[in-house]
Amino acid sequence: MKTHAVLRMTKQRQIILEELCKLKSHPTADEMYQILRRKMPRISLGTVYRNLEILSDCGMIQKIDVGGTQKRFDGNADIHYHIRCLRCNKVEDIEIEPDKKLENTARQLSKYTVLRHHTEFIGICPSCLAASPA
Amino acid sequence: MKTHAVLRMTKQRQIILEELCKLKSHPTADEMYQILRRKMPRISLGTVYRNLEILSDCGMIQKIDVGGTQKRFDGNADIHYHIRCLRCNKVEDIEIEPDKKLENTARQLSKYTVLRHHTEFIGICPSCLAASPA
DNA sequence: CTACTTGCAAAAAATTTGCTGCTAT
DNA sequence: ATAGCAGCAAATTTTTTGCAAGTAG
Repeated sequence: MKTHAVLRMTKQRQIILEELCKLKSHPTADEMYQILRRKMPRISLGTVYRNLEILSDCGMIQKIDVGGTQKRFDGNADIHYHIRCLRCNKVEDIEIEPDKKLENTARQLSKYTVLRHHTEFIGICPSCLAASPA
Repeated sequence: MKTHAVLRMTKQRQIILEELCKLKSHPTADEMYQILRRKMPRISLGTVYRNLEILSDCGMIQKIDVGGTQKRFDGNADIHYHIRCLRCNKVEDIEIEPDKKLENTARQLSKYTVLRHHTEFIGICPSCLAASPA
């Protein structure tokens, strides 16, 4: 266990942070890699993974570990809820005010030290629905 | 696309369902495999994956796609909330009544056809906390 | 300077799949 | 009978890691 390394703001880290914050979508690591390669063709997928991990550990971005096979990342570090399409796996924000009181309820009902909570809605997005209303 | 195969209750499928329902924990596919091998040594990991998938598609069990690297499965098919330990990744039930009204709010605020929602609390479990209170 | 970081490639971890023979219905 | 299923092994997919060279502070 290393004792708090000093974080360096490398070009790669900065561009990863910038590009992610520009997006309102919630890309996977590989989607970020594809985007980043356009600006920085030699960047490696390993670097993307390592930095997304580090930035979310620092609280500068969020790792969203909701459904789907791949992890997704969110440039908005504030707590907010998400909605995911069951068909295409797209993840979007949903403007429901997170209920912090819920965490107090959880504290009373469990022996865990409750840190946070996250709610994900699951549904069918308009474009998937249009594609096959079945 | 295949048109609704008839589901067979094989020995393997049955024992997977039984053993999962016995547990109050939420094992990963591999954890299930380890448990099942004790009763059925020749069962394969592929079979475990295939059946957990099929059973959750049928709504007989739940796939819980929350944080952590592996998917977890829950023999309790009723909707309920979970709490996950940030350190050991254990997932347990939490006795908070799911708020179905939230889904109506979501319907009003988004263009998705909202099907369900899930809330996950994140914290530190008592045993991890005891192990290192830092 | 020097620890942290990168690109690259290889490895590991997690899950899915093709196939052949078996079995529930 | 026969469509679906199991076991096995190989393939994919997703993520992590070791290492030598580069770089921010």
